[in-house]
Amino acid sequence: MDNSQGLAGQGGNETSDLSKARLRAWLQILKVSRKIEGELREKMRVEFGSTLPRFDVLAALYRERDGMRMSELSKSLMVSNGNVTGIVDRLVAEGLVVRLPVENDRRASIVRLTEAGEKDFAERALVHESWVSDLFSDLSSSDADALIRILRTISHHNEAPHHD
Amino acid sequence: MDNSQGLAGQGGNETSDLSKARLRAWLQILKVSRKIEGELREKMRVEFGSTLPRFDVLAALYRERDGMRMSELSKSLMVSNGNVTGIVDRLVAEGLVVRLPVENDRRASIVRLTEAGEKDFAERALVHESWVSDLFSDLSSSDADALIRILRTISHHNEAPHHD
DNA sequence: CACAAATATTTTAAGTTTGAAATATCTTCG
DNA sequence: CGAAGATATTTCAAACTTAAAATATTTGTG
Repeated sequence: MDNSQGLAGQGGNETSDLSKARLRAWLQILKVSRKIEGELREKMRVEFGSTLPRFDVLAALYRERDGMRMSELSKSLMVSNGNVTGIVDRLVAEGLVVRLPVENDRRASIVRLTEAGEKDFAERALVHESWVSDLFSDLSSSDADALIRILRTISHHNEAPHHD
Repeated sequence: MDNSQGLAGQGGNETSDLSKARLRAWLQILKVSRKIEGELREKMRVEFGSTLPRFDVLAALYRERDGMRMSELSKSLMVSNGNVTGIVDRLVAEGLVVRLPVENDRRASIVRLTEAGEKDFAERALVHESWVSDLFSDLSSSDADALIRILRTISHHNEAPHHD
């Protein structure tokens, strides 16, 4: 019964109105997401001489001050392992993060902010938040809450099945 | 400086609750967007042996059966000119689109679906819609409408100055 | 007409991203 | 112990992406 209401629901061989509404919703998410990401990328580049993916890694590490493994980073950011390797390489070259060995497991390493990385990110995060708030300045408090609620129902449905 | 409500509004030097709610909303948009895009990319790859960017180009051309210029394509998809060049090159190699000369302007070219491109896309679009509907199966009709409305207010704010 | 400016597209260099293969290390179990 | 499998990460090739430079063509102006 995972049948989507497409061919079964309505009688015709057209897809259903609900299916079309969901598609429109998805396309609108994509549109907003691209537009905002483009604006933020440009600001990052001009104001910080940096990039969004690097900011994302710094943000994750700022939340976990003791550092994270590469695998934790890639899971948290929902990007591939190989991807994180390259970003972290560049952040290491910039002196914003370090790779530390893990006691008892020489395969793994912990990535951690340096002092410079912490300081830089703390400053950038405030500016970043103000950029976002400006880009979303038409979003009222109640609409923000509604938006978050609706998007959460979508993410939860597609949550990775946790293996215990 | 063009200070947003951050430092000025509240009295403390913290950013405002509204600003934080907007940031959370943005991060949630990003999360859903990445998750869904990842799922769709995987399905495109496995089921169609293709990619999302190519699907996006085909979709744009399917809406404009007479074809589009490279610049129209890149504007419509909100990606750079150079980007579209590469995607179209590959679609040409696959025989799904063609580049046609433009009367009276030898700088430009029109990109148009071939018959094979039209046929392929028509089939894929139906399957794609059902994938999206499944991924959004927790999204009710009224929530879909609310989501679309809220996201539109955001896009409109950041709309490029229009020329219809 | 000549030639500067504008426009349409491609090329290029650098970075991001993926999925798969390769490495290195750890763990399990016969 | 030692091989087989599992796990953590990196490497690799291909594709995508951008911003900027280059190319080709058209348009506007004197």
